[in-house]
Amino acid sequence: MPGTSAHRPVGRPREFDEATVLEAAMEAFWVHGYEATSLADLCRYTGLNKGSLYQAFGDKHQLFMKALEHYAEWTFRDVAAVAFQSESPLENIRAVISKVCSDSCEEKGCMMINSMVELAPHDPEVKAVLQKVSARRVRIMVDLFEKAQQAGEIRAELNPHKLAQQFMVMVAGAAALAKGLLEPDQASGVINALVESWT
Amino acid sequence: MPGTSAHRPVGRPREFDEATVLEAAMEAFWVHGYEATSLADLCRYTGLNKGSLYQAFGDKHQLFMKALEHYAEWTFRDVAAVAFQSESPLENIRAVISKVCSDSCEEKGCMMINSMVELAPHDPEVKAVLQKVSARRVRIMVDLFEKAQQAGEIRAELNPHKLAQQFMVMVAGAAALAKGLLEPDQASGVINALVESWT
DNA sequence: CTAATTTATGACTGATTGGTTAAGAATTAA
DNA sequence: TTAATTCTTAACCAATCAGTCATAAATTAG
Repeated sequence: MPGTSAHRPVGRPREFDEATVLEAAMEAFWVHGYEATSLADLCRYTGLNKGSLYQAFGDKHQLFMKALEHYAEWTFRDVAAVAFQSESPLENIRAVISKVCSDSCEEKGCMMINSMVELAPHDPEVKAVLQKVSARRVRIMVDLFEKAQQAGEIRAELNPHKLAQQFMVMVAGAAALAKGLLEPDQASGVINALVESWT
Repeated sequence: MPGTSAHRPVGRPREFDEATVLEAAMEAFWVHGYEATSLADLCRYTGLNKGSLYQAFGDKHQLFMKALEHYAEWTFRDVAAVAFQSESPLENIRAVISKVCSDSCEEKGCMMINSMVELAPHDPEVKAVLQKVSARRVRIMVDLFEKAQQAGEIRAELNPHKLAQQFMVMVAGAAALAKGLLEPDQASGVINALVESWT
């Protein structure tokens, strides 16, 4: 049964692309945070008006959750793409650092850290998503550190889980301080120095 | 001329203690952030009503700045008090870590990191205060690391300014992740491990 | 063509926002 | 006692908030 495909649905067709609009909303929340982003802002960023926004994504909080998950997915793919590209685990780690820093800089910081600080203590949904996403990232880093140890690029006596935890804390700090204290190149410098101390 | 003192000022006397009220406002901003704290919230936390709040502290933003500076002063004193108490610089560093972590935990995080993430990119006043305060903290840490090197407790070949920067980034990360990902004891564990790697 | 269905738009809603102000209360100075 | 001054309180304000809804427009099905 080839071609049982894609009937155009009944009714007036959408005039916007859902993914593009979600990306625009994500940008708004990323730059201004949750509370400081009004529906009017979201309309300006997306080009839609309230009604359409509500019909397509639900209320402000639901839209935010979708934007946050979209951000998490996007940056995760971005990082995963370089995490295993080369033969040398250590080189891959350096590539991850570079990617993470370029994702989190220019004063917008990292949307996950921003959301953690602004919302996690009072918003269980946000907290749960961030915990889930973070666990996935930790797993990648543990894997990477173990591989680096097997390759003799990181000292074998160090505990890879503790290294991953240290790494995550340092990356979080860099994302936070990027918003006013740390220049982009300083951020990667600090994280690289940490990893270098493990070789 | 002894006792040229404290005439009660003309007019109806204040019914509240300014420092106490500032502390209450600080608590509100610390817990909820700037945007999510309404004037109604501030009235509840302080026990004052809008009029009194405005007359005594100016508008919401001015009150926030005073609360932030109060927080910075308070935590600085807290840290400085333990930074040079013992003979051993390394022991003092550990005391600082413990103090910093106990100041920043239980999901409220550190008010300076919270403010940096929420406001610094869009609020030059906040950014300036945070840069000033941070520089003061870095100076203390550099001093402490140099002393530890002179005492042979930290390896002499390490650059104390870079150590201080790493330290600050790690502390910032711990404060951010304390809001949803990191248990209090894990935070100090991670920072202590960093310092331990320098000995 | 008509009916059914979905989307787009902007006016509308009630609540809340930060902020002001006028009137009364409490004090000192003269 | 009276005038000047400061503080307290609550009513008040325009603007904005998130969210809804009725109407019109665009499409498919029959």
